Amino acid sequence: MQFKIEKKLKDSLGRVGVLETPHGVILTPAFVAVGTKATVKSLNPDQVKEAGVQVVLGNTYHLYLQPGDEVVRDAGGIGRFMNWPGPTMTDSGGFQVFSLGAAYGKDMSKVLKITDSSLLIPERFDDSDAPRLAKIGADGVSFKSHLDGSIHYITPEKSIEIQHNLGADIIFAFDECTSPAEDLKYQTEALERTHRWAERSLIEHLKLGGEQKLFGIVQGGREESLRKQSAKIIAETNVNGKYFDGFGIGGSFAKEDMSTAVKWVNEILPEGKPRHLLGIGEPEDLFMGIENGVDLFDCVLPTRLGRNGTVYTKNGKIIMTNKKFRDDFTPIESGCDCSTCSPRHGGAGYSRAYVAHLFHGKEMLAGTLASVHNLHFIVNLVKQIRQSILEDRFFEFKKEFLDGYLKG
RNA sequence: GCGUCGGUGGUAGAGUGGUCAAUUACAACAGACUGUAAAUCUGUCGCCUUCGGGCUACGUAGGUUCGAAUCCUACCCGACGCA
Repeated sequence: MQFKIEKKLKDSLGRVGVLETPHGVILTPAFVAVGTKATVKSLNPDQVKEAGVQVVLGNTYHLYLQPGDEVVRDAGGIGRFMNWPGPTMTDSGGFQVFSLGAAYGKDMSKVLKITDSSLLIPERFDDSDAPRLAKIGADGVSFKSHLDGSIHYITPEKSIEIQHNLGADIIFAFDECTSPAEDLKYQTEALERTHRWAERSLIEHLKLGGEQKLFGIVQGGREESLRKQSAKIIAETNVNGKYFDGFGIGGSFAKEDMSTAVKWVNEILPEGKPRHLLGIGEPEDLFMGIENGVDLFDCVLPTRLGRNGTVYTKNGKIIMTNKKFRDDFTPIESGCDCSTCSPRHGGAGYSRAYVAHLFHGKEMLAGTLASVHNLHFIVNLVKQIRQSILEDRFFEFKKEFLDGYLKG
């Protein structure tokens, strides 16, 4: 894996780069499609490719439980297994520490809306009795499988071992994604744990061969001091002079704090290595991240929103099941050249009315068509942002796009 | 014509004297979703409302009762059986 910066965005941390992996080149900034269980939900690789996706991200926890990382290894690695010839990444399972732990059974996401004042209470409320499928232990996390209830203890070493079996081009250190509801004391403890786990991940990775592909993950919640401390420690973590090959920026933010948190971190991380803002991907977040030095994003929103009936347009998101679309025979977005909206193979393209009909009829194709459009929309947006930096018109493009998108 | 069973909110279908504006499901309408426990979840779903409540409703019309979707009578409609 090799990363080159081609151009920097003036007066900011932003940059355009090229990331070379064993399975192909990723032009950055880039949006990574999430394919948790070695599939981008409802899409086949041709559709993923046609949406413009360059790289797909699978998940350690999910693939370890099913079908098992050894099966994926024996298949020839995640890319071969899922018939995706391009670059791949795997997340370490660190997010499941949150989603199956503190967030389990709760209406909580990693991006906190500042209006949720109940989650901003200063003291950590003790909800350790609350049911959860992930329990944090001394040197790892005990997961109770959401599939069959079996118990699995994932340590940093185990996560790295699994990821080596999965065989992606880029892998992540095992971390603890904390809940945005945690207080400073807990965030501090968790951060120390994540830092210890980072070093152990690196040690194990080197033990298993140590090709250049392991990203360390910066945490620290919403706290400036913790974010900066974490960036410094993760950047400096090394074993016999071997450092992380790139960085993930993980954990929870208040939406309003996201830009400062990313900036704090990227001002400290070494410039020459790629940075991946984990799990973030609303259009306004992409501009923010890129302007602040992020090279890679992944997010479930394009596919999840798509499956659930919401699609992106340059004038904002729309819900396809709304009554007004039942007889709207225009495409989801006029001028969009995704394979849902644009004429292909002699057809005229799918209309809003048709997609709405498929959703109402609970047809599988509904989620596919909407996911194709959404993935194309987001991936293409990042490409356009990249191009705007190359052409020295990033800020103009940002204003033009967000004016339409947020006010539409 | 006789007999039996049945007619409940957009639909299916609970309820068989008070706690029923009526369980539930579906449909409808609106919303949520940020390293995927998610093709999922939430809310509304008779009319009006100053959100306290008010009004009209369980085929139709009467009746019994303090009180009826629930009991009685007649009628209308449907299914089945016998003629």
